[in-house]
Amino acid sequence: MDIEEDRVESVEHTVKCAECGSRNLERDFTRGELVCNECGLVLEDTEIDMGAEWRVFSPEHGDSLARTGAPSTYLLHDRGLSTSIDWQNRDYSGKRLSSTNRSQYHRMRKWQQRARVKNSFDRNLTQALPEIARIGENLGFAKGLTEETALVYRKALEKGLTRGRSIDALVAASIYLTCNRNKLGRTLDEVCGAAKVGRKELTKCYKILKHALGIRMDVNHPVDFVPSFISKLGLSSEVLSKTLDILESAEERELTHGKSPTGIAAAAIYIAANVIGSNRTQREIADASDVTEVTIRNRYKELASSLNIKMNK
DNA sequence: AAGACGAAAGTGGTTGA
DNA sequence: TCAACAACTTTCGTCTT
Repeated sequence: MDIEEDRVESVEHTVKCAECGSRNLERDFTRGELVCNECGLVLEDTEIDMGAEWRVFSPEHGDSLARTGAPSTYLLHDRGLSTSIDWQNRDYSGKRLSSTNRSQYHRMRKWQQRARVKNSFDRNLTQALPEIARIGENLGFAKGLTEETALVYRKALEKGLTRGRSIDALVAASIYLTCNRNKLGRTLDEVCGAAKVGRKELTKCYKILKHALGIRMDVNHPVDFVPSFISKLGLSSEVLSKTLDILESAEERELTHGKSPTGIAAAAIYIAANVIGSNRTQREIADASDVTEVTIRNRYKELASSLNIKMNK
């Protein structure tokens, strides 16, 4: 192989183009852009290229360029780039060190520790980043998402947003922001639960964070929540696509305006499951979607009658 | 008995003066 | 800042299967 392929990757279909609504998007690592294939709109221009920075012309060439050590990560306060000194007083062959060397290493370790965590910024990160990793794991985040959250948090910290606020709340807000940015369809309560932060505190921090980082967020749409609810309910992909159909017609007729997206999503799933024949009770769907049975009832009646959908008994 | 239904009262967020 | 408002929740009694 003598010519490197373009560093381009198609994107999961949960993201929609803001201009034409198409889900046919591509991530271009070379230019650091998220681009719509239909209308060419650049949706994001700050993508982080997680790949190697070199070009490879043959397998041997690649090997010769490879470096040792773990990759740089936003999840460690020093990005994993610092040296650490082993606590065991032994040399490379396992022999014990002489007492002079031992005290020398002791001093080196002490200063290494002091140098690594040198200011309040780093101290804050050493507390916040493990928390991000923990909550991310709790919510089933992929590695990349945890990294993204860590990056958001770093930016928040740089802007001095932690002053007078709890680290936990800001961590939770970063997580919630990442969820929304990636259309993961996680409810506020799910994040509150995983982060053990109050609803009020989280929303407050979330607003501040969004404003400070200048991130514009389009409102959540019911479709964003569907995959997560469907999987919690153990429903088939047939029900999934039926639900998406229902939601599409509902959006067209503007039945979703001003209503909570989770309620609409839950109702659409209720109808779809019923039509397909894999019924779920209102209670089950209410539990999975964090809305009440009453809301599901109200929404599904509206949807079914407006869209002329006949339900099975 | 389980699930669905609907009324009534209460809650938290948004909007506009 | 406050009142008005729509959406949503909670609770509970009733109906249907």
